[in-house]
Amino acid sequence: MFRTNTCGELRLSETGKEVTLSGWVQTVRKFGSITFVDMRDRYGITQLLFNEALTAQLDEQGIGREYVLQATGTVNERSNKNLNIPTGEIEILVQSFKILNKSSVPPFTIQDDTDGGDDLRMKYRYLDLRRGPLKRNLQLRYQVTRATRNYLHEKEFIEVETPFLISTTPEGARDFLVPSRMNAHEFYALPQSPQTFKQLLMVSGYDRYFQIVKCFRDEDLRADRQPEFTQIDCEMSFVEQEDVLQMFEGLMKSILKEVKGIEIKEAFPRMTFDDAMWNYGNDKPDTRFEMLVKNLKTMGNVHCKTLDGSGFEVFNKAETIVAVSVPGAAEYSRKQTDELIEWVKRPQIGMAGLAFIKCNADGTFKSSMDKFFPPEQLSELAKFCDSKNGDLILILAGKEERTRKAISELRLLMGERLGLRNPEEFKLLWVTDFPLFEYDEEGNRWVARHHPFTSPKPQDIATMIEQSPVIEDRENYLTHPYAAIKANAYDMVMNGTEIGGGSIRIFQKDLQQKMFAALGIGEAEAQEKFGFLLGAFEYGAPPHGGIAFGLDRVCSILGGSDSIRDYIAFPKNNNGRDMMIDAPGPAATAQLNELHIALK
RNA sequence: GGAUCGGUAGUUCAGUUGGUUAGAAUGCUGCCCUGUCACGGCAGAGGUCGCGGGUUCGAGUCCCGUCCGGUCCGCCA
Repeated sequence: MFRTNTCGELRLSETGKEVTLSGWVQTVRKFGSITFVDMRDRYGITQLLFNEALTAQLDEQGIGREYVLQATGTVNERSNKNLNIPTGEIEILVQSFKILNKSSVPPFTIQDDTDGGDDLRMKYRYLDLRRGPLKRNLQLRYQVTRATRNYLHEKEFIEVETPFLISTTPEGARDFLVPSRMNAHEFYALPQSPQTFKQLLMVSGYDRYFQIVKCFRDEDLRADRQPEFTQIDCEMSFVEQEDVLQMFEGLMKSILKEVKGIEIKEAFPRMTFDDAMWNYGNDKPDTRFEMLVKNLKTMGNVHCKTLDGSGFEVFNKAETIVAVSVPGAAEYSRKQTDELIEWVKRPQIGMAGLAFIKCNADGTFKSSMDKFFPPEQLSELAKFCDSKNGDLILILAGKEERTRKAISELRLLMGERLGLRNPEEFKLLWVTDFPLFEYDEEGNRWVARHHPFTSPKPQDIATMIEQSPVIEDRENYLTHPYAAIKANAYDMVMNGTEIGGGSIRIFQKDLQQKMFAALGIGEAEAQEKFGFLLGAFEYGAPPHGGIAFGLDRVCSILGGSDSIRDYIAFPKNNNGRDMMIDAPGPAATAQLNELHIALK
């Protein structure tokens, strides 16, 4: 028998008991003729005490960090207790031990605050995973999936597996392709999501489905994006949007309670897409803090009269002027405001400049636009922005989309600096009423904002069927009737991150065909790629809808981290490489031949 | 496809206007130490300054190229 107990469970109450523990050597502290060894396993750390004779044996056999050790002895009350760890009041008086395996000196320290850099830890991920923080992250992930399964099980959902080897889809992200050996010159694609399969399960009458499932997208990576990631994928039949929102609001509440011990009683706030864009500059607002975006002027629509005819050409010419009022930042120095100006000028933000107004504590104003605006006008502007004495108003002007993105980023930056983005605070909301279509400038066509199976709002169905999708006037595509069509789609947002999104689906063949047509997918292609779905819709498809959550993102937010990599056991790096197994790699010629592939 | 930061001891980093033998901490090795738990003390080993080229009397330092890693934009229905 390798052990009677784990390294995390022995307490004072077990004093005198004879136990055997197995685990890894965390540290060896030689103290003259006696030796202390901290032994670690998944459950904790227990101190072993080797007496003079056993210390001599240890020296003889050799011992070091990460050696695998088995020790038998009695539980003993420590004379010097360590109250920092749960087992700190006891130690094991070792009577015999056995070195089960040796270890090379690890390339970085296996401690909570390791000295190892990112890529080294990725290369030796199996060692990194021994550390406390990573163990706690994977534990948290397991708690989330367990809470999810418990909740959905209670609600009569059935977990069904769907295939990974499927066919390519014309819309959306790039597919990962898998060559078929038995079908020369043909390829499978890995699913970007089990979307069509879960809809088919609804047609098959499974009523409530879920799956915790890997999805694959061959796009560039980010701290919050991996080429393979996990979704909590759900679908329900005979539901309207409200039913779905209720159900999955319940899921997140259940997860928060189970994992973080946080109980949210009230319903999640709802915000329309338009309101989110208007007040926060993006469709995934961080509602942990206010600092709403004020629109001073948007295309032909002046909201703050005081800006008119000022002689400040930048403002007069601008398509959009937006502002945020930063509480208590009026004392920013010249250096600090200059630094903010540089920040918005970076290519990633791409603004030409930044105007500001300091609303001083004494009620006076100091602005970068003093030349163009007398104090009474600045005062009016400040009033429009709901600014208080001591606030710093930051103003951006330019093309609408870019300016909106920039003010959104600036708002988040200032929120961060003011410490308003507390990782232990969780603010959730629904964003609804998304546009059904987005304009693709390059192709001069409409693309689905969510996906091609999302239904339009009932009142917009007529527009979609009666109006032509053809865009005559590229410049003013917003005036096209399709631009105003709203979708039965919704996102769940937590702390400024989209953690889930879904929609009520199209379940009528005609409307689905119209949708494909609107997206420029010809009848032949629709039949080839989605014939199975259109076919299924001929055999009594029920009204249905669903949602998918990004499990990795949910975990990283609950864990207070920006990177989902910390919550994935074996993640890929920036370039999509697995640095531990060094994948991807070249394939042998014989293998390529079998797959009928010639490399360029 | 683009921007930006970084690459110096096993590891994390410092290294001034280009100038003598490239440092610190930690880890590692050896010796000492019976209550440590970030143990302590003494001694020691450890470097192709990512790689290639250039400028220079002289390059870790400046220039060009390249590779690798981090972050971001584009992209990601």
